[in-house]
Amino acid sequence: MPARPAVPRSGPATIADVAAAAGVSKQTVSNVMNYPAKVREETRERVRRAVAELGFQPNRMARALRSSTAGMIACRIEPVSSHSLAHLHDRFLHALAEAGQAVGRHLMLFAVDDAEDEAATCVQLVRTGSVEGVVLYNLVPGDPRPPALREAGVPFVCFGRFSDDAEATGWVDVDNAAGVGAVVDHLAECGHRRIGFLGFPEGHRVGDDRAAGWVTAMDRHGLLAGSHRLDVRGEDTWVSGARTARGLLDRADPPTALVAASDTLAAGALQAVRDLGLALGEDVALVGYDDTPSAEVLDLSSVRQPLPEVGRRIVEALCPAGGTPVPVASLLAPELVVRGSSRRRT
Amino acid sequence: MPARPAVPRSGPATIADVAAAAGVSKQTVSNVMNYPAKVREETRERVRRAVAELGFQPNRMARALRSSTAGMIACRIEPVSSHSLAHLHDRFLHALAEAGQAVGRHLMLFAVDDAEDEAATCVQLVRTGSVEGVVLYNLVPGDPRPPALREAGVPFVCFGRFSDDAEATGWVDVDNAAGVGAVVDHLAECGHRRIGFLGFPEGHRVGDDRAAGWVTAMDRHGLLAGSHRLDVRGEDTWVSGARTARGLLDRADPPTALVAASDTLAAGALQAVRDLGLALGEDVALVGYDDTPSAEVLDLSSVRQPLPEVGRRIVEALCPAGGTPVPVASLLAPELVVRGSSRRRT
DNA sequence: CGCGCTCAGTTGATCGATAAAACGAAGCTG
DNA sequence: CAGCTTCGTTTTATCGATCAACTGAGCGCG
Repeated sequence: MPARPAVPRSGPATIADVAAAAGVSKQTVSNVMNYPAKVREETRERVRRAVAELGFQPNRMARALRSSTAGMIACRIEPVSSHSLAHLHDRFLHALAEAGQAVGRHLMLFAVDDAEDEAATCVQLVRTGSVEGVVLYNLVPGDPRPPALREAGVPFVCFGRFSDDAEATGWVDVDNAAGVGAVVDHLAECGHRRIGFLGFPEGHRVGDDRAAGWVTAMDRHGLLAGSHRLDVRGEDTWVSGARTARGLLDRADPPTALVAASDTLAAGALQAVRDLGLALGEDVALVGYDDTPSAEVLDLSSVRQPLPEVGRRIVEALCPAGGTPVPVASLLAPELVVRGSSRRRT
Repeated sequence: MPARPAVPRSGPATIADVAAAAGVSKQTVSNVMNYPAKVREETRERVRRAVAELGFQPNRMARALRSSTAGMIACRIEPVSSHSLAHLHDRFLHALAEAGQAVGRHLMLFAVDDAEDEAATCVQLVRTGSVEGVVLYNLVPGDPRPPALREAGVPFVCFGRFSDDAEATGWVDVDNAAGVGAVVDHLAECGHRRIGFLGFPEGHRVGDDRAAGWVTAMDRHGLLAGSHRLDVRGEDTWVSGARTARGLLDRADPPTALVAASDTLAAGALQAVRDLGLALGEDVALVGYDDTPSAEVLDLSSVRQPLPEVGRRIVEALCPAGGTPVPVASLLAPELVVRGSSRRRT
């Protein structure tokens, strides 16, 4: 059966080309690729050679159509944002992409002009079979997206808790309170008693959680009573960090250590420390958050979020090994990276 | 012909469902969606109602299979990098995603551990029909990817020139030399004669182009002769910027203006200026590059790269309206954003 | 009347892969 | 030796949409 002409057709080889070259049926080739055990050793080898010779790779769209699984998950890419995730944005996407690939999924990005449209876009992506599920992040209190997607039956997982309901599922988060708490523990262990906190403006989950972490930990160490107004809030900018830190350090009873809610704020605080002629790590300890590249450059202790693990959990929840999505609610622990800016007091 | 049962099947509606509901054939539905003119007004309306009622959206995979166009382009997402694009990374991806959507394409991200594998991954993505083409960036001199992809027949476009061959195509770039040149022009017009330059380490295209821009522009204004060693190079970090700027400002004949190859360097330089008790914009003018959010916060003049336009050109080249990819070689002009850090001298 | 032409829509084939069922040849059993 | 399994492979049908070819009715014109 001279099924196919000898002339190489245009475009990549298909399963039919391989079948013809190996003298077997398409199905056998498919079996070799997916269930090798089903095929006799000898035939298998013959098919494998043909596959290698033709450089065959199964067409993803055909496979997706047949199995009705796109092998993709979607995530919105936001324009430049001043949210807390700003510095982590690309690291988060990288973690997602990597975690996805580990289980054979690719990451699709989409942009929406109007945030209102995001849910609608997600629904569309799922209904057209473009993706299996979507990832949300930068959620705000009362965010409309989770209910909208749940309503539409769109599988989704959020980076960050989006509800105060303890029963709510569909999220993976890093414990912000615990992160700041670990910093306070570390500083207290280094002998610091007066530990200040530079936070984000009130009203957003992440910032409030980090601030709450300071209060809780200070209280645990019995340091809260003597630390009146050692926690200040301000925009997440270098300038704001410098100003608020200066304010604290200029007090009659200045803190000997500062915890910042971001590396940006910490970098600003670092400036304030230098302006006052104080020695970092000696006179004043300083710890940032997010462990951005600048933290390393500045020899700044910082809190590292386990983004790779976050990515894995999200992907795992969206694309579980066996079948349908599974509700997830995991709170991961961040890790404190100690550098020169916060050493034990001598 | 009771083609379909009245019970709604699981999953989204298909074209067959719509056809049955409207009492026409699948093809007619398809025509209504794609070539409405082919269908009689009345029928069209009937089909449209059925579409709306069932919330039908054509399955992307089926369409992709039939038309053998994935409707996607791929781009590698790098882990945290210290490259010059670091600050622009997510803005670039956003621009790509947005430009793609404007012409019905989505952006797929992929991660590769070993940079060597990138070309192989791209080839695989195209051969499996997953994407129509790929976007490369952060290219280094003699980068192996363009030739490898060209060899494999993979459509690609680079952000950044990758070859000194003037004939080479397949890239979109922003004119770095012109950007720095514009800054020098601006500063010269403001009355500055001694204009310093803070650059990246030698050996990379972007940094070298920006440095060359300084030389050319200074020469054009006849300012090069008196500016011996006013251009210095260093790592693209805040610390390095502060140090090198300090070095220049401490000289016996210090510059009255500084051009930095990045906002990061400029932020460091800003510190050096403050340390010396000089007034920014008065005693010393300062201009950064890339117009990152911090530039705005610091009231720092900066050079803005037209990323949206870059994205459009790249997508346009990869997915031309009519048929096959078209060679592209476009050099875009960046835009100088003047802020308080560089005003006219009084 | 009959031939050609347009219009509106249908039918059948196809994209590339895979699930399910059918098939033929051994091998075993009673 | 009929009847039942098992194994290895081929056939057939299917995923959902689109392309190409076809049908049938209505109209105009010589």
